[in-house]
Order: sequence, then C-alpha cells, then structure tokens
Amino acid sequence: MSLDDRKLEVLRAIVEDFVETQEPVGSRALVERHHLGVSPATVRNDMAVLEEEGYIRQPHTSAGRVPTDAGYRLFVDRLSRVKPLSPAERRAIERFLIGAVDLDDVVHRTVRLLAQLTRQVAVVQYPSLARSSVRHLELVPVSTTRIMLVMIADTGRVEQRLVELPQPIPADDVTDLRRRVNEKLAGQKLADTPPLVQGLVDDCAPDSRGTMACLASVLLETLVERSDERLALAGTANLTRGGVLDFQGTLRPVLEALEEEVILLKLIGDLEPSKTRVRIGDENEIDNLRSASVVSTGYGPGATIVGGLGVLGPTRMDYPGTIATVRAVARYVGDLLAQN
Amino acid sequence: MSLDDRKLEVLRAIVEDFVETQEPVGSRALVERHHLGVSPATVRNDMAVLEEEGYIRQPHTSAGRVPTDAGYRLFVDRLSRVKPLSPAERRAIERFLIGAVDLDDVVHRTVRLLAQLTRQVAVVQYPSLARSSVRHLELVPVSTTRIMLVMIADTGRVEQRLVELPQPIPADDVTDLRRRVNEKLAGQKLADTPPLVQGLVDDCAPDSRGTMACLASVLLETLVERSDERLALAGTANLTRGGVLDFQGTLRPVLEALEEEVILLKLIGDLEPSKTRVRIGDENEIDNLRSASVVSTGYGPGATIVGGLGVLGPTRMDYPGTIATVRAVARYVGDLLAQN
DNA sequence: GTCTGGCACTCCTGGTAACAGAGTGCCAGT
DNA sequence: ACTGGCACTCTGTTACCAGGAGTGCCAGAC
Repeated sequence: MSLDDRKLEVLRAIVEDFVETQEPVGSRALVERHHLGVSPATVRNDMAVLEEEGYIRQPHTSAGRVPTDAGYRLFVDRLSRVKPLSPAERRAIERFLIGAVDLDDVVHRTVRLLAQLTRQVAVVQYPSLARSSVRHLELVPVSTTRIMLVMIADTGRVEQRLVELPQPIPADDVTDLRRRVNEKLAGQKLADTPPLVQGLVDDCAPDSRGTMACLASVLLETLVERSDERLALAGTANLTRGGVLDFQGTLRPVLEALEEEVILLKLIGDLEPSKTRVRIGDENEIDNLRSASVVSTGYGPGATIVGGLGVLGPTRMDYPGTIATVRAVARYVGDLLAQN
Repeated sequence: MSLDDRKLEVLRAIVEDFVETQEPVGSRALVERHHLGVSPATVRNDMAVLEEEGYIRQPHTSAGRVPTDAGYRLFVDRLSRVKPLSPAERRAIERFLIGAVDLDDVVHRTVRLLAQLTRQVAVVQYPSLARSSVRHLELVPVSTTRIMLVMIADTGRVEQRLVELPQPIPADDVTDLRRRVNEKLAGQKLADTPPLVQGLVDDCAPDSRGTMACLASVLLETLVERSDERLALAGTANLTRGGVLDFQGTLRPVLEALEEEVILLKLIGDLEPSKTRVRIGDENEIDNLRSASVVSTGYGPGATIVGGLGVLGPTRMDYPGTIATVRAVARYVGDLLAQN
C-alpha cells in the first residue's frame, strides 16, 4: 500500500519536531504545532500505519513516536527541500575562506568552518594526489648518493621522499635528470603517470639507467601507489551536544571510528560527481557508526573532483540544513582551488 | 606540622586504591588491602589530618576519601617510584617504531603507540622548526613571477610557500638566487636565520634587491615567525573509559580544548631539557582542563630537544606508569631521529 | 469510507518513605 | 599513641503511589 499525502505530512512533522526537541512526539502535540486540520485520533491512525511500514517506532508503549532510519531516509529523499543558506552563512563562508595562505590553511579553515556551521563533526580530505596533476618535480641533492624528491601538485599539495641512489651522482647529472623528469611528467595527471615513468627508464642511457630506475621506483611508490590520503577533522566536541541521548548513550565507538583514517576516508571518499551523499544510521557499513549519519560530497575546481568533505552527526540531525551547508562549502572550496 | 611516615603511607594507599577502583576509599578497606599494621580508627585519625592539610577530601560526609590535586601532587613528588617498563612494553615500542618510512609516519606511529600504551589521549608535536636547522632551500619557478620556496629541515620536515615576485625573473637568476640563499642559510639553526636573511638582502645588487626582499620577507614570515607547529593527536576514545565519572561528568570542555592546537602546543611545548613535566588538575592554566592531568616531556636526537610529546587523562591516572611510558617513548623517538 | 470523540490501558516520571550499608568523628580505655 | 565502641550522617536501593502523557480501539457522525 502506498502512503497518502497526509501520512507523509505526518512523517515530516514527526521528523522535524523530533530533530528539534529530541523527544518522542505524540499525536496531540503534532496537531497543535503543525496545523494539519485533523484530530489527534486521525493522526494516531496514520502513525499506526507509518509504524507498520517501519518509518517510525515507539521507544515504549505509550510514548510518542520517533523516526527510524528508514523514516529519515524517506524524509531526506522525498519530503525535504534543501534549505537555502542564510546570507549570514554565506558571508561566514566567504570571510572564513579568503585569506587562506596555503593549502594546509585552506583545509584547516574549511574543516573548522564546516564544523562550526553545521555544529557537527567535520571531515575534509586533502586534495587527492591520484586526481591531481604534477606541477613540478624537484630533485635536491642531499649527499652524493641521496637526493630528495619533491613533488608539487597543481592543487598545491607537496610530497617529498628521500631516494637512495645505487651510485654517486654528479651535480650536473641531477640537473639533467630534473629536466628529463619534468619534461615527461609535468602537467600530467598523476593517475596517468605510471606508463610515463616506465618510459623514462626505457629511454635512459644504459650508464644512468640504474639511477633512473631507482628514482622511478620511488616515484611510483610514493606518488601513485601510496594512497596516503591525508585529512583534517574538527568539531568532535559537538558530539557531546544533545547530552548522552544521541549515539545510544556512548560516544566510545564513534570516537574510535573517528580515529581511523581509513574509515574516514571511506566515509567521505566514495565520490560521485557533484552528488551529495547521505548515509543514515544502519546504512553505514561501519558498525561503530550505526547510530550516526554522514553527509558527504566531493569538491574540486570546476567540474573535476579532487577530494571529499562531509560531516558526521547523530541520525537525529537537521538534514536539509546540513546538506545545504556541506554543498555550499564544497562549492566555495572548489572555486578557491580553481583560482590557483 | 609535618606528616609522619605512616600518614604518607596512608596517602599513598588512598591514591593507589582510588586510581584503581575509582571509588572513595574508606579506612576499613584500606587496612585490609594494605597491611598497615594499625586499626581503622588510627587510619581515620591520620585521614583527618591529611584532610586538614588539603591532601584528601570526602565527596560527602561519611563517604570514603578521595585525593585532591594537592594529594596527587605530593604522591607524584615524594611517594612514587617510576615504574620500570615491562619487557612486553619495550618490545611493543620497538616493534611499533621500526619500519617508519618518513617523518609523518614516525609521528603518527608514535602518537598511536603512546595512546595505546597509556590508554589515554596522546599528543605529539612535530619536530619544531625553530629548533631545527636548514638542510636545503629549494626555489622552483612556477611562472615568471612566482616561485615556490621549499625548505627541508634536518629533522625531515618540509615546508613550502609560494612567493609572488614584483617583476619577472629569468630562470638563470633563480639558479643564482638558490645558490646564494643556500650558501648563507644551509646548515644554520632556524632560530639563527633572521639576521642572516637580512644580510642576504643587504648584500644584494640593487637591481635584484626587490626580488630578494620579497623572498626574504616570505622566508622570515614562513620559516621563522610563523610558528605553525604541527601536531598529532590520538586516543580521544580513551576519554570515555571510566564512564562519566572522570572529568566531572562532561567531556565537552576537554574535547574543545583538544581541538585548539594552540592549547595543545602550550601543554606539551614548555620543555625543560630532559625533564618530565606533570600538571595535575588545577595546575593547568587552561580552564577547560581543570579536571585533567597532563604528563609531557621533550624529545630529540641526543641531548637536544626538537619537540614535545605527552598524554592527557583524568587526574585519577596511574602516574608512575604513565610517566615511565612517556619517558621511554620520548627516548626511543629521540634515538630514531638521531639515526638520520 | 473516512474522520472523530471517548475511554480504558500502559508505561514513564517524580516524589516520598523506609532501610541497609558504609564510613566517619569522637570518646573513653588500654 | 593506639584501639574498640558507639552514635550519627549520608548514599543508594527498593517499593510504592499519583500524575501525566500517549496509545489503541470502538462506536458513531459526516
């Protein structure tokens, strides 16, 4: 059976009230706060159906109703319009992001901003290397048999690794090496580099091939394979809002999950282009986060995506507002990156 | 009046029992668990004195006694021997730290190790720039009027900043600039560089002075003044051990404080050479941490100190064990850095 | 068919009272 | 200087009760 309009309206009212008050909502309060034009008894009948269908439940007999994960899901998918941001929020975003001096700063400001605006835990992934391109590769002789490899990506990220050489190398050769490497790789997407790196070794004169091979392996390992996606986190203190009620009594599992970078990356990493993703409660694959919801999206200059960002909070969260904020921040950060 | 030996012994017993059980300890339990050779009544008299002196207190009339901050202080200063680490712990440290591939990795492993061993929140400061020396400065032309400045410190830290030039600069001049800058600064302690940087500008030919001044200001700003000491954090989930009892009911202020890098740096940053510092409860200047204790120390290769590390937990913590662990980890990390 | 008012029922909440247990302070006695 | 004894105080638990909120269901109205 399908739910008629009024039942959906009742569900929306329940979600909105519960999000606001944090308390199970009963039929009387509902008709009073939202002018539904029907009596409590009618609402009760609707509620019975909604409960039957699994969208709401009662904590105990004769308590009000509380949305289930499925209820939130329906709410998000069909019952809510994304709230436009207030001018104050827009201003806050702009004020926060202009004046960032480097990439680190951008990421840090962004994550704090996001945490502050949504009043939840915010996560921002650094622009992913795999999706960036090489701006420049620098080779710095540290000793005769060691050079420091520094890669600068177009997003501003910088990565460095020490390369141990099999044999001493004269300074002039380093210059030559630098030129050759840059000619081949500068401007290329990192994801496209592996065959090019291989080409570099193949094109090499036999006497310097050992050195180049060595360099190449570090290049591959560091810049491509090693998926050390960094990220920034802020707003954990927001978990304590709403007392012990959210997260079924204990922050423990949530805090644990937040410490695992791998988990966080999985959370905000699955990016579909320009789509905001909402995972509600049980929809999270991570057991520790079964009592939490995650709103995430990708960001990047223009239409390309170089990283993800998002927020995590109790399932009882203001989805429309949060989604709007996450999207807006992502867009601003993308624009900011595009300016470089 | 001074406290005689038995009173001190009673205090020690109270601290130890309370740390273990988390419950106010009464006179009867005390004589049973520690063979003090006197009756409960006697212990009660001693307790009355200890309370008079401010070392213990009763949560309410006719509850057992609980140590005050002053009590813990006395315990740490005079009543406890630093516990030697168990062989298992030593092995854990070694196993954890070997295999670190770069500085980032070392710091991350260290902070997790520390959190795991002490079962508290761990903080590790990256090797401070101010205390490091310059290994190499690299200048990378990004466009004709922008160059990327990359500094590599002897601790392995790398910092980069973009420099906007007042006028276009030919590639050869960049090479020259790089040589001059390195000749002057490579190998110098960062703290010593400001006058040297000034010297660079003064020695410059007038036509390139504008460029050099520009570079110099970024150098000063970025590498010296900007005290963007980074740090790593782990083990926040440990705050939830001991239920809501520790931290007087709410993690809120503690989590907030942990988000402020400035605060954390202050906590573990005040380093006196090779001394372990213990701040107990109210001794913390930060209001949010009045219910917490911090054990911190400096680390670095040999006798020099390049950064701080430490742990934060409830005042009710195992001080001897924690102090021992913090020291041991700091020493191992120092040795590790010395190997580079 | 759909909605509504009424009613009995369930369950949570808060307050009170009673009680056992733990711990103390103090005092007189060794 | 220590100890046993005793009265006192406070907590935590349990039981109980009344009040309130909310439901489910049913018979009747539109």
